Amino acid sequence: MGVVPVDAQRAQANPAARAGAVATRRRGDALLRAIFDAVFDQLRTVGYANLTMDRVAAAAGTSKTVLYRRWSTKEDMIADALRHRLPSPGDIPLTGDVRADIHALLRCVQASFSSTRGTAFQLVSAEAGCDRPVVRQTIISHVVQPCIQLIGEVLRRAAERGEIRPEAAGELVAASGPAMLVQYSLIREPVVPDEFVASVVDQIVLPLTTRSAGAEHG
Amino acid sequence: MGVVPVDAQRAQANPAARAGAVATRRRGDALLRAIFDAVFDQLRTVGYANLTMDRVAAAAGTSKTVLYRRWSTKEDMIADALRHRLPSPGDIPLTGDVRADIHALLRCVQASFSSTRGTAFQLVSAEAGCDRPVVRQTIISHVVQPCIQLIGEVLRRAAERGEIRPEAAGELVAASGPAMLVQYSLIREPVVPDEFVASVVDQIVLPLTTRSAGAEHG
DNA sequence: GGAATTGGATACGGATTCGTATCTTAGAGA
DNA sequence: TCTCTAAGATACGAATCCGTATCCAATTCC
Repeated sequence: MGVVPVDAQRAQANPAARAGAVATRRRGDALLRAIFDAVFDQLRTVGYANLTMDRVAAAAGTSKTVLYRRWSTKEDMIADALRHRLPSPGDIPLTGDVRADIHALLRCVQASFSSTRGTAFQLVSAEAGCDRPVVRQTIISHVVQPCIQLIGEVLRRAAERGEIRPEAAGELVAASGPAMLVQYSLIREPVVPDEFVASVVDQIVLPLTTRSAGAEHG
Repeated sequence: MGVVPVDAQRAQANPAARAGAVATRRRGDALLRAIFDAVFDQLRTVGYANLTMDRVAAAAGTSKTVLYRRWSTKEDMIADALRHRLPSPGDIPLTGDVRADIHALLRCVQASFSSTRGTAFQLVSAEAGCDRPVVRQTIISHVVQPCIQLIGEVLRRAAERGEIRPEAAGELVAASGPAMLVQYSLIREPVVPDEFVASVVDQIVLPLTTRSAGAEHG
Protein backbone atom coordinates (compact mmCIF):
# COMPACT_ATOMS: atom_id res chain seq x y z
CA MET A 1 0.00 0.00 0.00
CA GLY A 2 2.91 2.32 0.32
CA VAL A 3 5.01 0.80 -2.45
CA VAL A 4 2.54 1.57 -5.20
CA PRO A 5 3.32 4.73 -7.23
CA VAL A 6 2.20 7.57 -5.01
CA ASP A 7 1.61 10.02 -7.82
CA ALA A 8 -0.75 8.00 -9.94
CA GLN A 9 -3.58 10.50 -9.78
CA ARG A 10 -1.33 13.51 -9.85
CA ALA A 11 0.00 12.26 -13.15
CA GLN A 12 -3.52 12.66 -14.50
CA ALA A 13 -3.99 16.11 -13.05
CA ASN A 14 -0.52 17.40 -13.75
CA PRO A 15 0.99 16.29 -17.06
CA ALA A 16 4.39 17.50 -15.88
CA ALA A 17 4.63 14.46 -13.62
CA ARG A 18 5.03 11.87 -16.32
CA ALA A 19 4.86 8.14 -15.78
CA GLY A 20 8.21 6.78 -14.76
CA ALA A 21 9.34 10.10 -13.38
CA VAL A 22 10.42 10.13 -9.79
CA ALA A 23 7.68 11.03 -7.38
CA THR A 24 8.60 14.56 -6.48
CA ARG A 25 6.94 16.13 -3.51
CA ARG A 26 6.32 19.82 -4.07
CA ARG A 27 6.83 22.41 -1.37
CA GLY A 28 6.34 26.09 -0.71
CA ASP A 29 5.75 28.17 -3.79
CA ALA A 30 5.58 25.29 -6.25
CA LEU A 31 2.88 23.66 -4.18
CA LEU A 32 1.04 26.92 -3.77
CA ARG A 33 1.08 27.51 -7.49
CA ALA A 34 -0.37 24.06 -8.15
CA ILE A 35 -3.15 24.69 -5.63
CA PHE A 36 -4.05 28.07 -7.13
CA ASP A 37 -4.08 26.52 -10.59
CA ALA A 38 -6.45 23.89 -9.31
CA VAL A 39 -8.70 26.52 -7.72
CA PHE A 40 -9.18 28.48 -10.93
CA ASP A 41 -9.44 25.27 -12.90
CA GLN A 42 -12.26 24.09 -10.69
CA LEU A 43 -14.00 27.44 -10.88
CA ARG A 44 -13.90 27.22 -14.64
CA THR A 45 -15.07 23.63 -14.93
CA VAL A 46 -17.56 23.06 -12.11
CA GLY A 47 -18.26 26.62 -10.99
CA TYR A 48 -18.13 28.31 -7.64
CA ALA A 49 -21.20 26.59 -6.26
CA ASN A 50 -19.74 23.12 -6.81
CA LEU A 51 -16.18 23.88 -5.82
CA THR A 52 -15.22 21.77 -2.82
CA MET A 53 -12.05 21.35 -0.85
CA ASP A 54 -11.91 17.69 -1.79
CA ARG A 55 -12.08 18.46 -5.49
CA VAL A 56 -9.46 21.20 -5.32
CA ALA A 57 -7.14 18.88 -3.44
CA ALA A 58 -7.64 16.13 -5.99
CA ALA A 59 -7.12 18.49 -8.92
CA ALA A 60 -3.93 19.84 -7.37
CA GLY A 61 -2.64 16.33 -6.77
CA THR A 62 -2.51 16.89 -3.05
CA SER A 63 -4.80 16.25 -0.12
CA LYS A 64 -7.33 18.18 1.87
CA THR A 65 -5.02 18.29 4.87
CA VAL A 66 -2.61 20.51 2.99
CA LEU A 67 -5.37 22.96 2.19
CA TYR A 68 -6.69 23.18 5.73
CA ARG A 69 -3.19 23.75 7.03
CA ARG A 70 -3.17 27.03 5.09
CA TRP A 71 -6.76 28.28 4.96
CA SER A 72 -9.59 27.68 7.35
CA THR A 73 -12.40 28.28 4.88
CA LYS A 74 -13.07 27.96 1.19
CA GLU A 75 -13.55 31.70 0.91
CA ASP A 76 -10.17 32.42 2.46
CA MET A 77 -8.51 30.09 0.01
CA ILE A 78 -10.12 31.67 -3.04
CA ALA A 79 -9.50 35.19 -1.78
CA ASP A 80 -5.85 34.32 -1.26
CA ALA A 81 -5.62 32.80 -4.71
CA LEU A 82 -6.98 36.04 -6.12
CA ARG A 83 -4.53 38.19 -4.18
CA HIS A 84 -1.68 36.18 -5.65
CA ARG A 85 -2.94 36.18 -9.22
CA LEU A 86 -4.63 39.53 -9.74
CA PRO A 87 -2.61 42.35 -11.30
CA SER A 88 -2.03 45.59 -9.41
CA PRO A 89 -3.19 48.65 -11.36
CA GLY A 90 -1.15 50.88 -9.09
CA ASP A 91 2.09 49.40 -10.42
CA ILE A 92 1.42 50.59 -13.95
CA PRO A 93 3.61 53.56 -14.88
CA LEU A 94 1.59 56.38 -16.41
CA THR A 95 3.29 58.20 -19.24
CA GLY A 96 1.00 61.15 -19.77
CA ASP A 97 -0.11 59.92 -23.18
CA VAL A 98 -3.85 59.56 -22.82
CA ARG A 99 -4.29 56.79 -25.32
CA ALA A 100 -1.35 54.74 -24.08
CA ASP A 101 -2.26 55.13 -20.43
CA ILE A 102 -5.89 54.16 -20.88
CA HIS A 103 -4.81 51.23 -22.99
CA ALA A 104 -2.39 50.07 -20.31
CA LEU A 105 -5.02 50.35 -17.59
CA LEU A 106 -7.58 48.44 -19.61
CA ARG A 107 -5.04 45.71 -20.26
CA CYS A 108 -4.78 45.45 -16.51
CA VAL A 109 -8.48 44.71 -16.30
CA GLN A 110 -8.05 42.26 -19.14
CA ALA A 111 -5.21 40.60 -17.26
CA SER A 112 -7.48 40.00 -14.30
CA PHE A 113 -9.51 37.74 -16.55
CA SER A 114 -6.67 35.80 -18.12
CA SER A 115 -4.73 35.37 -14.88
CA THR A 116 -7.78 33.84 -13.26
CA ARG A 117 -8.62 31.78 -16.32
CA GLY A 118 -11.69 33.84 -17.03
CA THR A 119 -13.31 33.27 -13.69
CA ALA A 120 -12.73 36.71 -12.25
CA PHE A 121 -16.21 38.08 -12.72
CA GLN A 122 -17.80 34.79 -12.16
CA LEU A 123 -16.49 35.35 -8.66
CA VAL A 124 -17.73 38.88 -8.32
CA SER A 125 -21.28 37.66 -8.56
CA ALA A 126 -20.93 34.28 -6.97
CA GLU A 127 -21.65 35.40 -3.45
CA ALA A 128 -23.56 38.60 -4.07
CA GLY A 129 -25.60 39.64 -1.10
CA CYS A 130 -24.10 37.12 1.26
CA ASP A 131 -23.10 37.90 4.80
CA ARG A 132 -19.38 38.08 4.10
CA PRO A 133 -18.66 38.70 0.43
CA VAL A 134 -14.92 38.27 0.79
CA VAL A 135 -14.21 37.05 -2.69
CA ARG A 136 -16.49 39.60 -4.27
CA GLN A 137 -14.90 42.56 -2.55
CA THR A 138 -11.42 41.28 -3.18
CA ILE A 139 -11.66 41.47 -6.92
CA ILE A 140 -13.77 44.60 -7.07
CA SER A 141 -11.64 46.68 -4.76
CA HIS A 142 -8.37 45.24 -6.00
CA VAL A 143 -8.69 45.71 -9.74
CA VAL A 144 -11.81 47.30 -11.14
CA GLN A 145 -12.25 50.26 -8.85
CA PRO A 146 -8.55 51.22 -8.89
CA CYS A 147 -8.55 51.02 -12.66
CA ILE A 148 -11.63 53.20 -12.98
CA GLN A 149 -10.13 55.67 -10.57
CA LEU A 150 -6.80 55.78 -12.40
CA ILE A 151 -8.51 56.25 -15.74
CA GLY A 152 -10.41 59.09 -14.14
CA GLU A 153 -7.10 60.58 -13.05
CA VAL A 154 -5.69 60.32 -16.55
CA LEU A 155 -8.77 61.99 -18.00
CA ARG A 156 -8.77 64.75 -15.42
CA ARG A 157 -5.17 65.69 -16.09
CA ALA A 158 -5.76 65.59 -19.83
CA ALA A 159 -8.73 67.89 -19.35
CA GLU A 160 -6.58 70.30 -17.35
CA ARG A 161 -4.09 70.34 -20.20
CA GLY A 162 -6.95 71.02 -22.58
CA GLU A 163 -6.40 67.82 -24.55
CA ILE A 164 -9.90 66.55 -24.05
CA ARG A 165 -13.23 68.21 -23.41
CA PRO A 166 -13.74 68.85 -19.68
CA GLU A 167 -17.10 67.10 -19.44
CA ALA A 168 -15.46 63.83 -20.48
CA ALA A 169 -13.45 63.73 -17.25
CA GLY A 170 -16.33 62.23 -15.31
CA GLU A 171 -17.11 58.97 -13.60
CA LEU A 172 -19.16 57.55 -16.42
CA VAL A 173 -16.55 57.90 -19.14
CA ALA A 174 -13.88 56.54 -16.82
CA ALA A 175 -16.04 53.50 -16.11
CA SER A 176 -17.00 52.84 -19.71
CA GLY A 177 -13.84 50.96 -20.65
CA PRO A 178 -13.87 48.46 -17.80
CA ALA A 179 -17.63 48.05 -18.30
CA MET A 180 -17.11 46.94 -21.89
CA LEU A 181 -14.49 44.38 -20.87
CA VAL A 182 -16.61 42.98 -18.06
CA GLN A 183 -19.56 42.66 -20.40
CA TYR A 184 -17.45 40.87 -23.00
CA SER A 185 -16.25 38.37 -20.43
CA LEU A 186 -19.78 37.70 -19.26
CA ILE A 187 -21.56 37.53 -22.61
CA ARG A 188 -19.05 36.31 -25.17
CA GLU A 189 -16.14 34.35 -23.78
CA PRO A 190 -14.38 34.50 -20.40
CA VAL A 191 -11.01 35.71 -21.63
CA VAL A 192 -10.97 39.04 -23.46
CA PRO A 193 -8.82 39.18 -26.64
CA ASP A 194 -6.30 41.95 -27.27
CA GLU A 195 -8.09 43.34 -30.30
CA PHE A 196 -11.22 43.93 -28.29
CA VAL A 197 -9.32 46.01 -25.76
CA ALA A 198 -7.90 48.12 -28.57
CA SER A 199 -11.34 48.52 -30.12
CA VAL A 200 -12.80 49.73 -26.85
CA VAL A 201 -10.09 52.34 -26.51
CA ASP A 202 -10.47 53.65 -30.06
CA GLN A 203 -14.21 53.31 -30.55
CA ILE A 204 -15.61 54.02 -27.09
CA VAL A 205 -13.34 55.75 -24.59
CA LEU A 206 -11.36 58.09 -26.85
CA PRO A 207 -14.34 59.17 -28.97
CA LEU A 208 -16.09 60.19 -25.76
CA THR A 209 -13.22 62.51 -24.93
CA THR A 210 -12.98 64.36 -28.23
CA ARG A 211 -14.06 67.96 -28.31
CA SER A 212 -17.52 68.71 -29.68
CA ALA A 213 -18.71 65.20 -28.86
CA GLY A 214 -21.84 65.15 -26.77
CA ALA A 215 -22.08 68.93 -26.63
CA GLU A 216 -25.78 68.80 -27.35
CA HIS A 217 -26.66 66.23 -24.70
CA GLY A 218 -26.64 65.97 -20.91
CA MET B 1 -50.30 17.89 15.90
CA GLY B 2 -52.70 18.68 13.13
CA VAL B 3 -54.82 21.05 15.20
CA VAL B 4 -52.01 23.51 15.73
CA PRO B 5 -52.02 26.49 13.34
CA VAL B 6 -50.62 25.12 10.13
CA ASP B 7 -49.34 28.41 8.81
CA ALA B 8 -47.20 29.41 11.72
CA GLN B 9 -43.97 29.56 9.73
CA ARG B 10 -45.62 30.93 6.65
CA ALA B 11 -46.81 33.84 8.73
CA GLN B 12 -43.17 34.68 9.31
CA ALA B 13 -42.21 34.35 5.69
CA ASN B 14 -45.29 35.97 4.21
CA PRO B 15 -46.62 38.95 6.16
CA ALA B 16 -49.83 38.80 4.12
CA ALA B 17 -50.87 35.73 6.10
CA ARG B 18 -51.46 37.47 9.39
CA ALA B 19 -52.04 35.74 12.68
CA GLY B 20 -55.68 34.89 13.14
CA ALA B 21 -56.30 34.72 9.43
CA VAL B 22 -57.71 31.50 8.12
CA ALA B 23 -55.13 29.06 6.92
CA THR B 24 -55.35 29.53 3.19
CA ARG B 25 -53.81 26.99 0.91
CA ARG B 26 -52.52 28.66 -2.22
CA ARG B 27 -52.80 27.14 -5.67
CA GLY B 28 -51.74 27.69 -9.24
CA ASP B 29 -50.45 31.16 -10.00
CA ALA B 30 -50.59 32.45 -6.43
CA LEU B 31 -48.44 29.57 -5.29
CA LEU B 32 -46.09 29.96 -8.20
CA ARG B 33 -45.65 33.63 -7.42
CA ALA B 34 -44.82 32.88 -3.80
CA ILE B 35 -42.24 30.31 -4.89
CA PHE B 36 -40.57 32.66 -7.34
CA ASP B 37 -40.49 35.38 -4.70
CA ALA B 38 -38.78 32.94 -2.39
CA VAL B 39 -36.26 31.96 -5.06
CA PHE B 40 -35.10 35.52 -5.70
CA ASP B 41 -35.22 36.26 -2.02
CA GLN B 42 -32.92 33.37 -1.29
CA LEU B 43 -30.58 34.37 -4.08
CA ARG B 44 -30.32 37.82 -2.59
CA THR B 45 -29.82 36.74 1.00
CA VAL B 46 -27.79 33.52 0.91
CA GLY B 47 -26.55 33.53 -2.68
CA TYR B 48 -26.71 30.96 -5.43
CA ALA B 49 -24.18 28.62 -3.87
CA ASN B 50 -26.19 28.26 -0.67
CA LEU B 51 -29.62 28.15 -2.21
CA THR B 52 -31.27 24.82 -1.43
CA MET B 53 -34.64 23.35 -2.19
CA ASP B 54 -35.39 23.05 1.51
CA ARG B 55 -34.70 26.72 2.11
CA VAL B 56 -36.75 27.87 -0.85
CA ALA B 57 -39.65 25.73 0.30
CA ALA B 58 -39.42 27.12 3.81
CA ALA B 59 -39.19 30.70 2.58
CA ALA B 60 -42.20 30.20 0.34
CA GLY B 61 -44.16 28.69 3.18
CA THR B 62 -44.58 25.43 1.34
CA SER B 63 -42.76 22.12 1.25
CA LYS B 64 -40.12 20.50 -0.86
CA THR B 65 -42.64 18.12 -2.35
CA VAL B 66 -44.40 20.98 -4.10
CA LEU B 67 -41.16 22.08 -5.69
CA TYR B 68 -40.19 18.65 -6.95
CA ARG B 69 -43.63 18.17 -8.47
CA ARG B 70 -42.83 21.05 -10.80
CA TRP B 71 -39.08 21.02 -11.38
CA SER B 72 -36.66 18.15 -11.27
CA THR B 73 -33.56 20.21 -10.56
CA LYS B 74 -32.62 23.44 -8.89
CA GLU B 75 -31.43 24.84 -12.19
CA ASP B 76 -34.75 24.16 -13.87
CA MET B 77 -36.56 25.95 -11.10
CA ILE B 78 -34.39 29.05 -11.27
CA ALA B 79 -34.47 29.15 -15.05
CA ASP B 80 -38.26 28.94 -14.94
CA ALA B 81 -38.41 31.71 -12.36
CA LEU B 82 -36.33 33.86 -14.68
CA ARG B 83 -38.53 33.16 -17.68
CA HIS B 84 -41.54 34.32 -15.69
CA ARG B 85 -39.93 37.44 -14.27
CA LEU B 86 -37.65 38.75 -16.98
CA PRO B 87 -38.93 41.47 -19.29
CA SER B 88 -39.18 40.86 -23.03
CA PRO B 89 -37.29 43.47 -25.05
CA GLY B 90 -39.17 42.45 -28.17
CA ASP B 91 -42.42 43.77 -26.74
CA ILE B 92 -41.13 47.31 -26.55
CA PRO B 93 -42.67 49.52 -29.25
CA LEU B 94 -40.01 51.50 -31.10
CA THR B 95 -41.01 55.03 -32.02
CA GLY B 96 -38.19 56.06 -34.30
CA ASP B 97 -36.93 58.64 -31.86
CA VAL B 98 -33.36 57.54 -31.19
CA ARG B 99 -33.11 58.91 -27.69
CA ALA B 100 -36.50 57.61 -26.58
CA ASP B 101 -35.99 54.16 -28.09
CA ILE B 102 -32.56 53.66 -26.59
CA HIS B 103 -33.86 54.85 -23.26
CA ALA B 104 -36.76 52.40 -23.40
CA LEU B 105 -34.47 49.51 -24.28
CA LEU B 106 -32.05 50.32 -21.49
CA ARG B 107 -34.93 50.51 -19.04
CA CYS B 108 -35.68 46.97 -20.13
CA VAL B 109 -32.23 45.89 -19.04
CA GLN B 110 -32.73 47.82 -15.85
CA ALA B 111 -36.03 46.02 -15.30
CA SER B 112 -34.28 42.68 -15.50
CA PHE B 113 -32.42 43.70 -12.37
CA SER B 114 -35.35 45.02 -10.39
CA SER B 115 -37.71 42.20 -11.34
CA THR B 116 -35.21 39.67 -10.07
CA ARG B 117 -34.44 41.73 -6.99
CA GLY B 118 -30.99 42.54 -8.22
CA THR B 119 -29.88 38.97 -8.63
CA ALA B 120 -29.96 38.84 -12.41
CA PHE B 121 -26.27 39.10 -13.07
CA GLN B 122 -25.38 37.27 -10.00
CA LEU B 123 -26.96 34.41 -11.89
CA VAL B 124 -25.16 35.00 -15.15
CA SER B 125 -21.88 34.15 -13.53
CA ALA B 126 -23.04 31.70 -10.93
CA GLU B 127 -22.52 28.64 -13.03
CA ALA B 128 -20.07 29.91 -15.62
CA GLY B 129 -18.33 27.14 -17.44
CA CYS B 130 -20.47 24.37 -16.05
CA ASP B 131 -21.71 21.49 -18.10
CA ARG B 132 -25.20 22.87 -18.52
CA PRO B 133 -25.28 26.62 -17.92
CA VAL B 134 -29.06 26.84 -18.13
CA VAL B 135 -29.51 29.81 -15.87
CA ARG B 136 -26.64 31.71 -17.43
CA GLN B 137 -27.87 31.34 -20.97
CA THR B 138 -31.45 32.08 -19.98
CA ILE B 139 -30.77 35.59 -18.85
CA ILE B 140 -28.14 36.40 -21.45
CA SER B 141 -30.11 35.26 -24.44
CA HIS B 142 -33.43 36.49 -23.10
CA VAL B 143 -32.63 40.07 -22.22
CA VAL B 144 -29.12 41.36 -22.81
CA GLN B 145 -28.45 40.10 -26.31
CA PRO B 146 -31.90 41.06 -27.65
CA CYS B 147 -31.48 44.53 -26.16
CA ILE B 148 -28.07 45.00 -27.71
CA GLN B 149 -29.40 43.80 -31.02
CA LEU B 150 -32.41 46.12 -30.90
CA ILE B 151 -30.25 49.10 -29.98
CA GLY B 152 -28.10 48.17 -32.94
CA GLU B 153 -31.21 48.23 -35.11
CA VAL B 154 -32.20 51.66 -33.83
CA LEU B 155 -28.74 53.00 -34.51
CA ARG B 156 -28.57 51.48 -37.98
CA ARG B 157 -31.84 53.05 -39.05
CA ALA B 158 -30.83 56.39 -37.60
CA ALA B 159 -27.58 56.17 -39.54
CA GLU B 160 -29.51 55.47 -42.74
CA ARG B 161 -31.59 58.55 -42.10
CA GLY B 162 -28.39 60.49 -41.55
CA GLU B 163 -29.24 61.38 -37.97
CA ILE B 164 -26.08 59.90 -36.52
CA ARG B 165 -22.64 59.26 -37.88
CA PRO B 166 -22.48 55.91 -39.71
CA GLU B 167 -19.53 54.52 -37.74
CA ALA B 168 -21.58 54.72 -34.56
CA ALA B 169 -23.95 52.02 -35.82
CA GLY B 170 -21.64 49.24 -34.75
CA GLU B 171 -21.65 46.47 -32.21
CA LEU B 172 -19.54 48.28 -29.67
CA VAL B 173 -21.69 51.37 -29.37
CA ALA B 174 -24.83 49.25 -29.23
CA ALA B 175 -23.34 47.24 -26.39
CA SER B 176 -22.08 50.22 -24.41
CA GLY B 177 -25.38 51.04 -22.73
CA PRO B 178 -26.12 47.55 -21.38
CA ALA B 179 -22.46 47.24 -20.36
CA MET B 180 -22.73 50.30 -18.15
CA LEU B 181 -25.85 48.98 -16.45
CA VAL B 182 -24.37 45.56 -15.86
CA GLN B 183 -21.26 47.10 -14.40
CA TYR B 184 -23.31 49.30 -12.08
CA SER B 185 -25.25 46.32 -10.80
CA LEU B 186 -22.07 44.38 -10.16
CA ILE B 187 -19.94 47.10 -8.61
CA ARG B 188 -22.28 49.54 -6.90
CA GLU B 189 -25.64 48.14 -5.90
CA PRO B 190 -27.75 45.37 -7.42
CA VAL B 191 -30.68 47.52 -8.54
CA VAL B 192 -29.91 50.29 -11.00
CA PRO B 193 -31.58 53.67 -10.30
CA ASP B 194 -33.48 55.60 -12.96
CA GLU B 195 -31.12 58.54 -12.97
CA PHE B 196 -28.20 56.32 -13.85
CA VAL B 197 -30.01 54.97 -16.89
CA ALA B 198 -30.70 58.51 -18.06
CA SER B 199 -27.06 59.48 -17.47
CA VAL B 200 -25.83 56.57 -19.55
CA VAL B 201 -28.07 57.57 -22.44
CA ASP B 202 -27.04 61.22 -22.38
CA GLN B 203 -23.37 60.93 -21.44
CA ILE B 204 -22.32 57.70 -23.13
CA VAL B 205 -24.53 56.32 -25.87
CA LEU B 206 -25.78 59.51 -27.51
CA PRO B 207 -22.43 61.32 -27.42
CA LEU B 208 -20.94 58.35 -29.27
CA THR B 209 -23.43 58.83 -32.07
CA THR B 210 -22.93 62.55 -32.70
CA ARG B 211 -21.21 63.59 -35.88
CA SER B 212 -17.54 64.48 -35.69
CA ALA B 213 -17.09 62.37 -32.58
CA GLY B 214 -14.31 59.83 -32.90
CA ALA B 215 -13.47 60.88 -36.42
CA GLU B 216 -9.79 60.82 -35.63
CA HIS B 217 -9.72 57.39 -34.03
CA GLY B 218 -10.31 53.81 -35.09
C1' DG C 1 23.81 10.75 8.04
C1' DG C 2 20.21 12.19 11.41
C1' DA C 3 16.56 15.33 13.13
C1' DA C 4 13.02 18.41 12.30
C1' DT C 5 9.64 19.91 9.16
C1' DT C 6 6.25 19.62 5.90
C1' DG C 7 3.63 17.08 2.21
C1' DG C 8 0.38 13.58 1.50
C1' DA C 9 -2.91 9.54 2.20
C1' DT C 10 -6.70 7.78 4.71
C1' DA C 11 -10.42 7.43 7.83
C1' DC C 12 -14.04 9.29 10.68
C1' DG C 13 -18.11 11.63 12.81
C1' DG C 14 -21.25 15.10 12.11
C1' DA C 15 -23.92 17.99 9.40
C1' DT C 16 -26.24 19.10 5.23
C1' DT C 17 -28.60 18.22 1.06
C1' DC C 18 -30.93 15.56 -2.21
C1' DG C 19 -34.76 13.18 -4.01
C1' DT C 20 -38.56 10.12 -2.87
C1' DA C 21 -42.35 8.02 -0.41
C1' DT C 22 -46.25 8.36 2.44
C1' DC C 23 -50.09 10.43 4.40
C1' DT C 24 -53.37 14.06 5.63
C1' DT C 25 -56.30 17.74 4.33
C1' DA C 26 -57.81 22.07 1.88
C1' DG C 27 -60.05 23.76 -2.05
C1' DA C 28 -62.21 23.48 -6.76
C1' DG C 29 -65.66 21.53 -9.45
C1' DA C 30 -69.71 18.55 -10.38
C1' DT D 1 -72.76 17.30 -0.60
C1' DC D 2 -69.47 14.47 -2.68
C1' DT D 3 -65.34 13.61 -5.35
C1' DC D 4 -61.05 14.44 -7.06
C1' DT D 5 -56.96 17.04 -7.52
C1' DA D 6 -53.19 19.14 -5.58
C1' DA D 7 -51.01 21.39 -1.32
C1' DG D 8 -48.35 20.55 2.45
C1' DA D 9 -46.19 18.03 6.41
C1' DT D 10 -43.06 14.51 7.73
C1' DA D 11 -39.81 10.95 7.46
C1' DC D 12 -36.17 8.40 5.26
C1' DG D 13 -31.99 6.53 2.97
C1' DA D 14 -28.33 7.80 0.15
C1' DA D 15 -24.90 10.80 -1.07
C1' DT D 16 -21.97 14.60 -0.26
C1' DC D 17 -19.16 17.76 2.14
C1' DC D 18 -16.88 19.58 6.09
C1' DG D 19 -13.25 19.73 9.31
C1' DT D 20 -10.21 16.98 12.13
C1' DA D 21 -7.26 13.25 13.60
C1' DT D 22 -3.83 9.98 12.60
C1' DC D 23 -0.16 8.04 10.43
C1' DC D 24 3.57 7.67 6.93
C1' DA D 25 7.09 9.41 3.80
C1' DA D 26 9.84 12.87 1.30
C1' DT D 27 12.84 17.17 1.81
C1' DT D 28 15.39 20.18 3.92
C1' DC D 29 18.42 21.74 7.31
C1' DC D 30 21.96 20.91 10.52
